Amino acid sequence: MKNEYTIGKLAKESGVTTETVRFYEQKGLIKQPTVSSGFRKYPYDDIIKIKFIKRTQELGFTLNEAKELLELRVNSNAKCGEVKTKAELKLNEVEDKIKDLNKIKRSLKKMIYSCSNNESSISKCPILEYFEKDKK
Amino acid sequence: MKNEYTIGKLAKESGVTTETVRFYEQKGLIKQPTVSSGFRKYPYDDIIKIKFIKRTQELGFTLNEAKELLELRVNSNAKCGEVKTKAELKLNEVEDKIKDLNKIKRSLKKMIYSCSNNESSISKCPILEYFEKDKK
DNA sequence: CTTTACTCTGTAGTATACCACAGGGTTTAT
DNA sequence: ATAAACCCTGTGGTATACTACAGAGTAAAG
Repeated sequence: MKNEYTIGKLAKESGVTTETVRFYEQKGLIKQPTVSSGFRKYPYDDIIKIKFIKRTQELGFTLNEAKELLELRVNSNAKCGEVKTKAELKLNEVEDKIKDLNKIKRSLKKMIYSCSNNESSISKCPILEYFEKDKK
Repeated sequence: MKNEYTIGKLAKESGVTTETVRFYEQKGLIKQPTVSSGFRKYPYDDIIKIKFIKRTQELGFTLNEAKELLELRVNSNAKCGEVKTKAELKLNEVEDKIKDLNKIKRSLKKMIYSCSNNESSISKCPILEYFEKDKK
């Protein structure tokens, strides 16, 4: 666990840019590393942390949520249930978004279907009429 | 089609704030209204336009896309097919997003399912392990 | 005529997750 | 010893869609 990574190496190993690493530091996602002669030196574990962050992002979590998860990760009093709860909340969010998008999808399909004549003048475009309608 | 709406009335009728109206003007979504003694005066059609914009947003279009659709709306040479194409592209986007979210949903469910013991220590949390894994 | 209500321009802030410098200093390789 | 490569801080910009003023002028109501 030596602090052997310069910011450039850390970034490369983690698949991000140096700016991203500094950004995460500024946001408190990774702690301030030791500094030798003005240069940041990172431990190996920070690679793991950054990959962790990227993974949580892929699963729809924000950076702030990633931060909370990282904090649970180092808190030995935390229980697995806390993590599970966060995952469940996120699952609900995701399911709600899917529902919204499915509604949009159905509306778009209806609109597209309503337009049978591509060459007809815009003044009779059923899709535009649809946009102008006050329906809810 | 008199220009009888002050910005406040227009906003109220359209369901937005005055700032939003000015913002749309600045972005070119609605054209600069006539000005009498320093005050903007809007025609009725701008209410329709703003509602149009809101409707397109509900269907997943961005403001820029709303602008394009508004431009087609006033272009008498435009064909209905152009609008249809935009709707189809948006439908593809929406379907892609749904696919992404479904992937996320499945992963979250798997994670949640993997955590059977809420009281177990964070150090053995299968969800956190999942986050740390370099999969994919 | 005064007060309240409305409007004006222009700037800055919100949230999210970064990216792109400028203008330095340091380290490493040759 | 010099040059390429890397690092530093700090600031400003990107995209999206607004929101929130400040400080001033105008209009409508009583």
